[in-house]
Amino acid sequence: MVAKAGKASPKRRTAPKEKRRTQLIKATIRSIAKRGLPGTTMATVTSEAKLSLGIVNLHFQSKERLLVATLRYVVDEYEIAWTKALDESGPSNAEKLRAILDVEFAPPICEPNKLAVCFAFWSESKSRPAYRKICAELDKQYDDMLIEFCTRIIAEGSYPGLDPKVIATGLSAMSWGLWLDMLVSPDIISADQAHSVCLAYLASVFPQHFGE
Amino acid sequence: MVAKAGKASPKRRTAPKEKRRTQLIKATIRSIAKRGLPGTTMATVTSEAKLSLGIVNLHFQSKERLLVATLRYVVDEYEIAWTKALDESGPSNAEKLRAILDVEFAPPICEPNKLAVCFAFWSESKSRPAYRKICAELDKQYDDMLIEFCTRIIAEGSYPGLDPKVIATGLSAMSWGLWLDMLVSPDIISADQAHSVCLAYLASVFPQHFGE
DNA sequence: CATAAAAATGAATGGTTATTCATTCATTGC
DNA sequence: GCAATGAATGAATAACCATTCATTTTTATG
Repeated sequence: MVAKAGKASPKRRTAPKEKRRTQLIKATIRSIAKRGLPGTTMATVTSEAKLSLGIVNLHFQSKERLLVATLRYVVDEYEIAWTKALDESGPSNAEKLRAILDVEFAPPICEPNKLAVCFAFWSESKSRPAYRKICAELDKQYDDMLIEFCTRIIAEGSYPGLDPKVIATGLSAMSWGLWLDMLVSPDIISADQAHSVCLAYLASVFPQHFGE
Repeated sequence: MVAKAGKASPKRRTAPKEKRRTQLIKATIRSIAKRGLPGTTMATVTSEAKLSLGIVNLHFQSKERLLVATLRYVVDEYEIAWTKALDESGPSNAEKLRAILDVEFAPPICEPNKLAVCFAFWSESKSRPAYRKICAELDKQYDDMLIEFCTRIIAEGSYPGLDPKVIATGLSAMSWGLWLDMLVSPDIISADQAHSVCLAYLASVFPQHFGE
């Protein structure tokens, strides 16, 4: 009669259900990093999660849905991280732009497994509309944000003839290209080095804000 | 007794054999672009090539070897194109650097299908040593070349405090990031725009060589 | 033209995979 | 404690895929 706690949950055990889902998503991330997207099967995912074979269809209905949920998870984590970084950063536009780069090249965003997952889905986006939609949306949000800060920084300083869209597109491309470098040749370039390559770029376009 | 031509070929019909191989490789490129790497099967490749199912194993022994040959084909084409561009370009270092970028953002290198193939293999390179070897080698050759030209350009002009390695790494990352943009959002950025983003970067780091 | 050799075919094979579902196990409410 | 409800399991199934190879077709040679 008397409920144990104040939560009037209409269904029981909803928490463990969500827990299982993220458990499976994390296992999928590890599997994709280890074996690639084509090499990731229901068997590799469930054994990575130390659960039984049938459980993916119980919680995700199909393999495809698990994969889309995994992409969503990684993309959301990324967006949440940069939103938080903007909140916590100093007020100036230069500080905010720098905060974005700090997030980009540090855990939990910049980890080998996450990089592998990002590029696995990115490279499939041409043939899979469901992936492309998510990737293109992230792409656009990120670029728009960079354009906004670049526009403001150009307005603040005296940078004649600079097009914020061109600068922002170049910066965003450079970030993702550096990620690719770290994925393919992790022993050649570290996250710290990648980070400073981006800062060097900013120093050269916005010397008043990022110069030594 | 008397041979028809001077060629003392121990085996007949070697030419058509090579032709079949490239025919299959080109079909593989189209299939990967259309269906992705996981969606590419012997059936999709051979139907794309309008040949019979068994022919891949006849000419390549296995699917895996066909895929590696396809990656090799795309990478070789890239390297040949930039070598040729360097040969034909003007003598100055700035001209040579520009020639590289011209190749990078024009057909036959910068085509939607080729981009899709490149990233398909790149993103698998973490789990497939055979792919990683080829990708990392290309990566290194390209970076080394850029570093060389940047070093010379810095020596020519008065650019105090510029590290050629940092500039080159940034430029190479920006190129590949722009390729990724074109793959994911081809309607948002064109090859010409990508090209000018790179030139804007060069103008900002090397104003004496690439300034307006 | 006849014959031999190579190339190409595609049905058959064996292994792998996603999905299903009858059964077992764990948790909740009474 | 004791049903009853939902979660988890994993063997069974059906579809799919790479590979094989007996057969057919094409080409080269005398």
